[in-house]
Amino acid sequence: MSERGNKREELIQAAISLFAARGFRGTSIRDISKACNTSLSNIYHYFGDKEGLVLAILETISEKLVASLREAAQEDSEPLDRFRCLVLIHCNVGWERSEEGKILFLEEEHLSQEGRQVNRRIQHEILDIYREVLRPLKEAGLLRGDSLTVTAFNVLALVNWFFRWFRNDGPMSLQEASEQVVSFAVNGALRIDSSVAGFSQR
Amino acid sequence: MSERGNKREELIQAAISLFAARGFRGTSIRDISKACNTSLSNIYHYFGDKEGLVLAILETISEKLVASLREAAQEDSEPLDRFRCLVLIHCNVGWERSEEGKILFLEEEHLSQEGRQVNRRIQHEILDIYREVLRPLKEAGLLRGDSLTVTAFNVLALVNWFFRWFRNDGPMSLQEASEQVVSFAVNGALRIDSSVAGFSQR
DNA sequence: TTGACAATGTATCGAACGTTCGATACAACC
DNA sequence: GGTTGTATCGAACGTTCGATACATTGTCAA
Repeated sequence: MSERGNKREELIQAAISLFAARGFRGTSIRDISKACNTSLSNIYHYFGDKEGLVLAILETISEKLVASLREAAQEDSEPLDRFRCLVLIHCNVGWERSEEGKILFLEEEHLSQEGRQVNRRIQHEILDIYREVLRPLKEAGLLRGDSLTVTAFNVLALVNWFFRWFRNDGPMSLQEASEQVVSFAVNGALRIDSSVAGFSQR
Repeated sequence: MSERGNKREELIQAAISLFAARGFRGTSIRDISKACNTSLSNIYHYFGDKEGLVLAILETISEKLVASLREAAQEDSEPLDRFRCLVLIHCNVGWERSEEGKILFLEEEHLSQEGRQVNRRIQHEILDIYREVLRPLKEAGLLRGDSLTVTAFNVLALVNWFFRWFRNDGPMSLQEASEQVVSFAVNGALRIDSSVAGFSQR
C-alpha cells in the first residue's frame, strides 16, 4: 500500500501541523500516530524519541525555508533591490510555510541541549542571510544603525511578527500586507535620500 | 509567619516565572506549589484550576504593563515625542517585566475560549494605545503606510522581538539597544522631512 | 466559648503521558 | 531456503498530570 519512507515523511508533516497548532508539550505522540493511522511504536522506530522527531522536523525546515531565502539573497541585482526582494520572499514563502516558522520560534524552551543547538543554528543561518544582504548597504553608508546584527534582528522582527498578525481573510491581501512590511523594513533600516538611482557605484 | 493574602501573590509571582521559563504545559501546579512551599490544594483554593491561575496572571499583567504604557502615551508633549517615548518606555518596562511579556505571547494556543479572550483583550489594549499615539501623526500626513493598524503591528513587532534577542550581558546596553529600536520604529513608520520642528501646528 | 469560615495539609483518583517490549509481516540477500 | 533487516503492531510499564475528598488549623465575630 505504502512506498518505502512514505510513512516517515507523513509523520513529519503531521507532526509539523500538530506542533504548530498545539505546541510541543501540547501534542502527544499518540496524537501524531493517530493522525497518520499508525502505531505509537512506529514513531520510536523512525525517530528514537519525541525530541528526535522534533530534530527531524528542524532538519526539514532548515532545508526548505533557508534554501528559499538563500536563493532570494543571491539574486544578481542592486543591493537595495536584493534586500527588498529578500524581505518580500521571506514574507510570502514564510506565510505559505507558516506552520514551520511557528515551530522555529515557539518551542525552544522545551528542547534538550542538542535540540536547542540545532534550533539556534537554523536561526543563526537566517540571521546571517540578512546580515550578508545588508552588508553592502552598510558599506555604502546607507544603514541607519551602527550594528548590522541589530538591524537584521529588527527586520526579522517585522517578518516573524507578520506571520502572527496577518490573516488571509482580513481586509488586506498577502501582497499588500507584505509590501507594507517591506516598506517599513527598508525605511527603518536604511537612510534613503529619495534618489534611489545612481546607487550601484560600488 | 505570612500575612493574609501573601500566599496568593507569591503563587502568582512564582507561576509567572515558571510559565515564562517552561511554558504552560511545561509547568505543573506541583512545580508552582513547591516553589512556594505550599500544597497543591492551596492553588485550587485560590484559583479554582490551572487556567484560573493563568487568568489571574493575565489580570496582574494587564494592570501593571498596560498601565505603564498608558501613562507614557498620555504624556503632554508633541505627537512625535510621545510616540518615541512610548516605544522607549515599552522597551524598558517590558524588559524589566520580560517574564510577563513572554506569557502574553507564548501560550495562547493552550488556553480555553475564555483564556483566549482575555489574552486577546490585553493585546488589543496595547495595540490600541499604539494606534491612539499614531493617529495624530497620521492626521498630519506623516504616516508611511495607509493603515494605522498595520503600522502599529510593525512597531509592536520590533518591541516584542527586542525582548527575544536582547541580552543584558551582550555588547550593548539596554539604553543603546532600545534607542536603536526607537530609531528603526520612527523611521519605518513615519515620513520625516528632517525638519522635526514646526510640527505642533495641529 | 463557640461556631463559622477561610486557609492549608494529606491522601488519593483516573487519565494521559513518554517509553519499552516482544512479536509479526514481508522483502531482500546469500 | 535459511538469514537478515525493515516496517509495523498491540500491550504494557512507570511516571506525572490536573483534580478531588476530606481532615486540620487559624481567625474572628457573636
